[in-house]
Amino acid sequence: MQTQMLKGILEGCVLKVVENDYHFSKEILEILNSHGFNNITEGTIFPLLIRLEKENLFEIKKIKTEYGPHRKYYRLNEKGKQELKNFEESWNHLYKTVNHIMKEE
Amino acid sequence: MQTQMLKGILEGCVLKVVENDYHFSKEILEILNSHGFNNITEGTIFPLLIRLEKENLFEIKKIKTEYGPHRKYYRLNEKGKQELKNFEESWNHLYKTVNHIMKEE
DNA sequence: ATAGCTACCTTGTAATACAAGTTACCTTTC
DNA sequence: GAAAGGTAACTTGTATTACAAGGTAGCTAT
Repeated sequence: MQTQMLKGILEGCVLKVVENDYHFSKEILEILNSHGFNNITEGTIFPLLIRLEKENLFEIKKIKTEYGPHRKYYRLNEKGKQELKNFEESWNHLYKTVNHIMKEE
Repeated sequence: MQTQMLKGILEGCVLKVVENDYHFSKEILEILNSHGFNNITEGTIFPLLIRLEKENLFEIKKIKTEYGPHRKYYRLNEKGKQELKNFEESWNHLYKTVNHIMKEE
């Protein structure tokens, strides 16, 4: 059940994480997990990033590092910011609805 | 996106609705929608009820009515109440996590 | 007996989390 | 210079679930 509850919500959280600052995949993972997500993995985050990239929501910078392969940094573009706003509205409505139901004795 | 956000969450809400009182499918639908869900339909609720019934979470009463076919009333049994508790814990953790991320400046 | 209502149920599709595996680049050590 | 080890990107396959659309069947009223 835990897994299924995430669907769609994780996407909004990723948008929020890269709203203003560039981050690459591993940073995004760490930020999400440090906020309380249980154990988001690469198998989850990569398909999601690719999906959002195809929807044209990011500015992307590829940066070479001294260690290992290049890193791909993501940040929202204007369309991404709009999408984040849409998510926030949906989320606010959803969590209030659910909490309302849960608090009926 | 809206649709995907529901996944798994709706199940918990249905459990809550029939926690203490018997309700049949249409009542469950109406209660959910009246609390703010957009437009849950039968195509959503029936597979869900059948799923939960197979997991043995309900007591079920079939009642004949004067109008039309019988109604199938659902209420949680002990296992269902335990499952609801699990959902509530997961949900509380999830919505706090998401709100925490969303409120970072 | 036909129409209309109500209720239950089935089938098929699309979306998405996640595990498990792959490719590739760089440094360090032998 | 070959091997080992680390990091980062990406791919493939599976299970789950919301939902549309359609189907079956009982009852009442005309």
